This record gives sequence, structure tokens and C-alpha cells, in this order.
Amino acid sequence: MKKTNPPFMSGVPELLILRLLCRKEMYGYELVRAIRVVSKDAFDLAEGVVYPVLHALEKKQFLKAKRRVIEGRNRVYYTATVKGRQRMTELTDEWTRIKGGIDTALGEQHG
Amino acid sequence: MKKTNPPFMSGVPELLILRLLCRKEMYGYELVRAIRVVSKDAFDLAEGVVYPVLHALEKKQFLKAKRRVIEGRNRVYYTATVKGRQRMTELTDEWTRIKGGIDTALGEQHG
DNA sequence: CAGTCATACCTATAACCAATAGGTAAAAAT
DNA sequence: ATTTTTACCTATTGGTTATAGGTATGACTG
Repeated sequence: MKKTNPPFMSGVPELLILRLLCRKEMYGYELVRAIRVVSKDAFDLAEGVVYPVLHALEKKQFLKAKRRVIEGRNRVYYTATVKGRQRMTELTDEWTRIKGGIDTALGEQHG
Repeated sequence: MKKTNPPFMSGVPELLILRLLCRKEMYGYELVRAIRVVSKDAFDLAEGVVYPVLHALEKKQFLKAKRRVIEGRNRVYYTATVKGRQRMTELTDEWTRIKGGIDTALGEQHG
């Protein structure tokens, strides 16, 4: 009994990651913690979620990766590309649209 | 190039259908149109989406089905069961939680 | 200095579910 | 007569989250 694809989560990792990487460059392990922080613990995305998303976004050229060694640690820093910023805007707009649709539908219920 | 799994749509059909069927009984074809109406055209779920969800929800005993012939037409009317209402509440709460998480994260960006 | 914890990366697989693209049948409208 | 609308259905695809592992190194702790 594995609980995958929980409701309302599709697109969320991508949006959060893109959003953070539009602000500043970050590495995967850092993103995992940042997502907890900026969502005030609403989301706790495991590394197994974050890393594959990073690789997919890089493949789609939404992100650019740079390998660096910092304090003896090997890190892969990611930044959003121009395409990535566009994608982020699209996703944000889509989020607004869908949020509006759901809240409209829920509100209608007692109308 | 088929566009499945669009962002932010997971759980949405289930929530909308449960919500509508908690109000009053409806049949599938009616639900398809009702979803457009209550969401003010934000969502246009095809029959191929709605019917499988109805069957899944009935199987999980969230819905009860009644076959009826009305005006010479064969219809399958669905209503939410007690379990279905509980599920609807859970889903609504989860929606609120996740919406809050995303909006918090998006808001944090310029903080 | 051995063992554990934290950092930092990774992948394979499962499970789920929305979307597409069909198909059937009968009534109503043109 | 033909097309449109009503009303039901299913098989398949595809994308993506979640889980559950695995590897390696540095830092802390007893």
C-alpha cells in the first residue's frame, strides 16, 4: 500500500523548484530543505523527488547545472535559464487559473 | 504528443465530482456539464475522465449508483455516501492545506 | 578512533490518475 | 433521411510523484 500521486500535488515540485532557482542558484540537497522552509513545512519533498525533477528540468533546458567543489564537498548547482523563467511564469499562471477554478467551484456549492 | 498529467490537476476531478454529488444526485453526462458551469469554464472534463472517476468512487463506496429510465433515457444517478462525504471533507482540507503551502512559497519569493 | 550522523549525490520501480481516442445506442432536431 | 445531442462505456498512453533503496565523504561523539 504505497501512497503515490496524492491529490493536488501534480506540478508542485516543478513549480517550487523553478521558483527557487529563479531567485538564486542552489544545489539539490539545499533545495530539499529550502522547500520545507519556504512552504512553512507544508511540503517535505524527499531527495528522491527533487533530484529526478532537477534532471528532467535540465534535460528540457529549463535549468543549467554547474558542478563545484565547496568546502571539500561535491555539489551540483542549478540556475534557471531564460526558458526556465518562461516555464515558471506559465506554471504560475496555470496555478492561478486552476486555483481560481477550484475555489469558484467550491464557493458555488452554497450559491 | 499527448498532453496527460497536466500540472495541478491531480485530485481535481474527484474533488469536484464528490462536491457536486454531496449536494444532489446527478448522472454522468449531467456532471460533465455541471463541472463546466460551477467552475465557470475553468475545467472542461471530458466524459472519458468523469466516467472512470465515478466508477472508481463507487467501487470505493464513496458513491452509490441508481439506474433509472427518465424520458425514455437510461441514466445512472449517483449520490455521495457517508464515506463519500467524509472523503470530500478530507479532500477539501487537503486542498486548503496545499493551496496554502504553494501560496506561502510563492509569496516568500520576494521576502 | 570507531561509530554514528549529516551532507550530497544518485537510480529503479511502483502506483496512480488524467487525458485521449475511440466505441455503442437511442432520442431529438434539422 | 441525416445529423446532432443525449447518455453510457473502456483501453491505452503518458507523465510524475513517492518510495526505497544505494554510494561516498566529512563532521561530530563517546
